[in-house]
Amino acid sequence: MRYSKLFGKTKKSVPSDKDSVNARLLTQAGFVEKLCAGVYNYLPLGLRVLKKVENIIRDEMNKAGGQELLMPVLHPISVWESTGRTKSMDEILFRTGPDKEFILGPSHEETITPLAGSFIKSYKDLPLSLYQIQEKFRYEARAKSGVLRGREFGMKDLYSFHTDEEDLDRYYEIMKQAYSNVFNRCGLKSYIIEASGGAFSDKFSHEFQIPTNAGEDTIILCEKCGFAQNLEIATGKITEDENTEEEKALKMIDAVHGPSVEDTANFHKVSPSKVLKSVVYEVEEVGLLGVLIRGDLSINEVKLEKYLKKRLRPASAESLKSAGLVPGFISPVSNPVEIPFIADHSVTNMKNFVTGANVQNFDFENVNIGRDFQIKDFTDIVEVRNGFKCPKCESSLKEIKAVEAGNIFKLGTKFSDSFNLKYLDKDGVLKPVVMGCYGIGTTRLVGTIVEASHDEKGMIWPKNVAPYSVHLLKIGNDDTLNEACEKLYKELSDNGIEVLYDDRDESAGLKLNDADLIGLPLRIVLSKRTLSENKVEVKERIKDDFNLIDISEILEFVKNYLNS
RNA sequence: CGGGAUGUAGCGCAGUUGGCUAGCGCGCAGCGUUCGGGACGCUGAGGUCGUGGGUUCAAGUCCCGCCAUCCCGACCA
Repeated sequence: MRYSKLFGKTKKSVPSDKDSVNARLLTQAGFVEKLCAGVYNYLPLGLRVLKKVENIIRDEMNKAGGQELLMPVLHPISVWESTGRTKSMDEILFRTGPDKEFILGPSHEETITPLAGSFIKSYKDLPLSLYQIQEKFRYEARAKSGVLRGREFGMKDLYSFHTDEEDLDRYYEIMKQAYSNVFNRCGLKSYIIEASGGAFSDKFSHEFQIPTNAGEDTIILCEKCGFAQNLEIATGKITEDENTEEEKALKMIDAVHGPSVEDTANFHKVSPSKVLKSVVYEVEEVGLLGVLIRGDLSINEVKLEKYLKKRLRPASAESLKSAGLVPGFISPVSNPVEIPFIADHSVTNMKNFVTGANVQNFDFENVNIGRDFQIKDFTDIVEVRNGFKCPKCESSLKEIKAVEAGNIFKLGTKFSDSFNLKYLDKDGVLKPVVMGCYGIGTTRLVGTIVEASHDEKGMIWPKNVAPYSVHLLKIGNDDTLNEACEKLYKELSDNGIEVLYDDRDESAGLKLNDADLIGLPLRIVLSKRTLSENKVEVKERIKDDFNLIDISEILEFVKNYLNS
């Protein structure tokens, strides 16, 4: 491709409203152009990247036995009424008449399930794996971060159909591997983590997280053993020596202070870790429950809900009052209504700590578990933070930002039940089909690659997804040089090398800066200077140094580079 | 959807207590000189000042509504 003819040129200045690195670089380099918030045009360069990403995904899905098909974007609302998932989608409508309303497809379980059902009749039709690569439309209250969170975006969605859970489990592992392969081939390091999936969903699901600062998610990563977890449900150890303090005599003292742990700690002149944090929740169907944790730590409510298998919310001021509990002075000691208390493991090692006395402006000092009160149960409900130890290898855990580039779900029979998708088994019994679904945001993946792979000069495309492999620059302008460049461009192109040829009559600096911004893997410069020695200058985008190579050897060099 | 900020040429911006024909840089077009890290000279094209209303002799400038964009939060099957 001749750069002079390419639609979508680099810009020296970029609109000031570009929020993220990917939006700024992709726009500045002429890969995308925003139509409105969360909706992007893909220009030729951007589209080439997108297509390469899609083809990598396509290849891996095919290898995993997937068959590609294409479903409609327009979904009659009736299809969605079958599953009741129409809430929060009201805005995404398309009308062909006063009563003819369609939803612009946000996902395709509702179309694939009946579609699969029209062909799945017998166990002989299973397993089956179908996928498509297509635009999705979602109601995003706030589109942001360039192409990472759009209202219209590209997605690969694959749906698998199985006779039983066991076969789904088998295929789920195949998909996990396929997903890792996709991200690897896109030059990305991915981590598989268990999705929080809300507190009660027993549906099993995993997310593929790519570390970058632009990410909206926080994951807890052990850099040593690679164990990654969703912050919402992460577990980790607090390492400390066993507390061998002697138990001192319990004291109740006047304590006028505010309601927070800090207030309490300051008043007693101790560190927050010496204060017992008591939080009371109203638990669905159960009532009030006291939850204890070391004062310097926080309760993770998602983990707590998972442990209780009930929904909960912090107790209201009224219910605390009616239970005789005083905010700021709540305590499992001398607990007037004897509400049950559970505790995080972090409390086990606490001795002679401070807690309220269930009386306004009175605290206990030198409180000890067992002697002064009893705990119904100890469990892990702590919110994991930087510095906790990895539950697998004991190295230090780190909180890092990451982009969720893919997710996979075991749907079970949720959708087959809604659409009555059954098969006739060997034993002559009709059984529900067991399903899985697996998504990768293709446009988000393009943005993620930019976020993960750039420097202050511009983007750095991994070979497999670069819009072109080689950026050929003509530096200077005279007939001999032009002729040599044309010849080289033709030679490389004729041999199947994807070349972007900057044939413009522009200054050297401008072209070199553009090349850095666009970020193709290999830059080849031909100038009067190199031509006088019959050489070209070759530089990898990721490296600082360059080589001079004989023009006659350049084709071989490029081929070797691309295959390495 | 709540809170905040912004909106003047394609992009980045200036425009004073309201005052004449709305400017500057980049980019774009033409001509010439340049040619290894965002070259230079000359000439030129390009504007509903986001939008609707109001105040005023007079509004880019003041007031109100709306829209759009970005940020923080809520939401994200």
